[in-house]
Amino acid sequence: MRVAMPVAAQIRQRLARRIAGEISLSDQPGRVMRQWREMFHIPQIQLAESLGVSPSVISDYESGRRQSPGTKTIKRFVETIITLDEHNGGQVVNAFQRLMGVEIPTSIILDIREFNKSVTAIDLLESIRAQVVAGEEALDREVLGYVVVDTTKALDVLSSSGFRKLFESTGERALILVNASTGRSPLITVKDDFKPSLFVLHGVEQLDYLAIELANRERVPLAVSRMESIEGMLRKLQILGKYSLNEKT
Amino acid sequence: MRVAMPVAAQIRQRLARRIAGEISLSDQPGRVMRQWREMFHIPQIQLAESLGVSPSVISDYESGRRQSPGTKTIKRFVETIITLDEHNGGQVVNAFQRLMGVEIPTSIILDIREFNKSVTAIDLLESIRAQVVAGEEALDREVLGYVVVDTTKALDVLSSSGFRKLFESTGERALILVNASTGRSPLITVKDDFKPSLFVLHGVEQLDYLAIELANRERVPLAVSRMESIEGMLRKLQILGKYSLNEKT
DNA sequence: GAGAAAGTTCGTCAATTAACGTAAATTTGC
DNA sequence: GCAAATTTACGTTAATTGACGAACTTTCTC
Repeated sequence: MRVAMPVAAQIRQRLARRIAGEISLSDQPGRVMRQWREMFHIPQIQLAESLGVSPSVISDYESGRRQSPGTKTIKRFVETIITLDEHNGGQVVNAFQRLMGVEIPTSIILDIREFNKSVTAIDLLESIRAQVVAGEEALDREVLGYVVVDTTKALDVLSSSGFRKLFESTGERALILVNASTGRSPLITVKDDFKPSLFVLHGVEQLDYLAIELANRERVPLAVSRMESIEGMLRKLQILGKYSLNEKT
Repeated sequence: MRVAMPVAAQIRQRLARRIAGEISLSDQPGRVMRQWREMFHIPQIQLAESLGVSPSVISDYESGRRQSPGTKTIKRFVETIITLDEHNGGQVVNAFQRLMGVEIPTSIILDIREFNKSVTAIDLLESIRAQVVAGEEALDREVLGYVVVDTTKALDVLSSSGFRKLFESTGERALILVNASTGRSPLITVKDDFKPSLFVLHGVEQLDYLAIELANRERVPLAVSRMESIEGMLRKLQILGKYSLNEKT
């Protein structure tokens, strides 16, 4: 009798299928490949090396010179990026696992990752120059990972139950809300026991008083990042993630 | 602001992604394409026509002469089979929708379909020459669709919670268990309120007494099909499905 | 602001796809 | 058991992929 597949392998397989499906159904498969490669923080050169091809090949795909890559290419691509992540302790795959069950569209996720070593809320906030505005009492909490969400897109695409699911599946992690104009709409949805252990807003013009009130009531730290650009913040987070990896080894 | 996607479109998209992913990750993309085409009950000729290509093209893919079809081909293929099903009232897509949430592996499903016109338990049982052995009091129930499961494979692949989920998601439908040696193992899992409205066993050597007892207690009709072959039974079910379609129009 | 790292562009070429059409084989329906 | 429907096998051709490598541009980093 065949032995049931281990859970980790199942998750890997589901994520692989999802990525492969997105690529094959896209009108610009190369663009999707790029999105995923970047989500996994893998430079073209490294990917090319692992695939045993020249870096220009990757660029040709991503730029759309090759318009309809074959299944062999897609399969090798998907399996390679996932395997490379697994060599890093599965920072991305494991983080995605939490979102797989709830079917959050990837288009709203700018970055996602699990830490391999304990990082506290303070560590994270410092690294992205964020100022705490509520829920200070829980800042020594450990943060197991983070998800960066494009709030504008999320408000567009997600229903309120979708938001709730996103919050639930971000338990014990930092939820970083980018393009949040006032911070009100997302924070309103927080009610349940399952919620992020830390909220960070970026790109707020005028922070809503209600957001602060809600964060205090729910005892979740709420902070506002003072980084100029989203890209800069993502870079800082990536460094924090890498650091957490080195600590482990 | 972009309007949220209607639920039907979301389901369609998820199923499409799943099929596309399976094809691209397979070592034999053609075999997977064939499996799905057959699951949708579409002859090569009809598919070829809808795609605007010659039937031999489909055969060439399915037979593996083309080893690594491109994304364009995959995309067209997936969208075409789904669209064709939608022209039939979405008998297959809608049936799959119920299983998508619970991530039942497709490999255990031999056939699946929603009826477009009301079919009673008796209609279904007659069409596949099945004898009722328990729960006769609920035979006039309407059956909204059916799922044919390869029990041997399912016992191999599904955990007991997987079985429960399968049952739950088959509510008000017939669950047809093929290759069920005694009928005991699957029936044991039935406990909850959500369960199929009809069980049919096929390929039982010796029906288990406990299965009968449980079906009676749960007030679910249990029947044993006397069709010689699985293929024959699937054909009969398909005819029943087609009939239900005509009734509607 | 120089040097390194990462990514792009493009000419080139062998291998493969995508497709047709025809003839042969197989399956299904009465 | 024959006719109709369906699927296969395969020779063929134009178009495209998959890949290289060299030269070039952009982006970080110190």
